[in-house]
Amino acid sequence: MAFDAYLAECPSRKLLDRISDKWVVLVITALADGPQRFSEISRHLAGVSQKMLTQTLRTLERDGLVARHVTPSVPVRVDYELTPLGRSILGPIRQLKAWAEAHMPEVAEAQETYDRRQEAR
Amino acid sequence: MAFDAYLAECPSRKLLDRISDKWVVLVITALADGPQRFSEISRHLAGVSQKMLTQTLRTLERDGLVARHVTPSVPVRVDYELTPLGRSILGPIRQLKAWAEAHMPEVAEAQETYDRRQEAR
DNA sequence: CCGGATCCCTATTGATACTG
DNA sequence: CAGTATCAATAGGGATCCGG
Repeated sequence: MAFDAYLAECPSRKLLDRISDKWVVLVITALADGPQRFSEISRHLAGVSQKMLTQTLRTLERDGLVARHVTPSVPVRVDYELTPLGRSILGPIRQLKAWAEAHMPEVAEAQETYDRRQEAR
Repeated sequence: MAFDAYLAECPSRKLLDRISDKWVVLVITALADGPQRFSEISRHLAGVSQKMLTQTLRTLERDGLVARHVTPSVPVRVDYELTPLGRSILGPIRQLKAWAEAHMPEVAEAQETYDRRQEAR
């Protein structure tokens, strides 16, 4: 393998840093349903600030995972969609989100056990 | 589905926030090789600070993904290993790291194209 | 109005020094 | 060795302003 994400200076490590991000995971999974407007994504992902959504989309665009289409109407309409490269990461990312939703009960139980044990000391 | 990570208040969303983290991805993949001491993990992941490694391991322990074993020798020996729950997330996480290493060339090219276009503005 | 840039304040991260 | 404590740097979020 030419790239090794364990090395801090390796470009693949920096790429991993960028995609291992909560907003990236949510934006990519949201766009899996098809192209969406800025405001649609914003509504889809509860709790995202405009600033973070803009920033996340810009980074994804620069990395070639997302394409940005501007329709110069009034008011402007901006659509975002996954590129083929963006769709190629959909598998792993969807699995991550699915894992979180599927294993919540076990994690919640582990937390309770951990917290009870901490109190006891 | 009982949990929905798109909702900000949903526990699974908070769990997703915690696992969508660069250090989590690297620590989990590192521990895939078997139990390791604190210093071994630290050496394995170039660029991690002691503080972030401690914090990441504590969170993973609390969530039940990692088990911590203390051997009260002098000096103390502390080993970390993946729990069965931790191993269940190994698939998605490894794929994420593998994707980053595999698609670097395409991402690098996308960045160059993007940056050249920005300059031309 | 929509998409997003900017300012400002808080929260998280990181570097460094120190300890049982 | 495996952490803590402390402080400086940075990233995130809220509110506000703006150009089309």
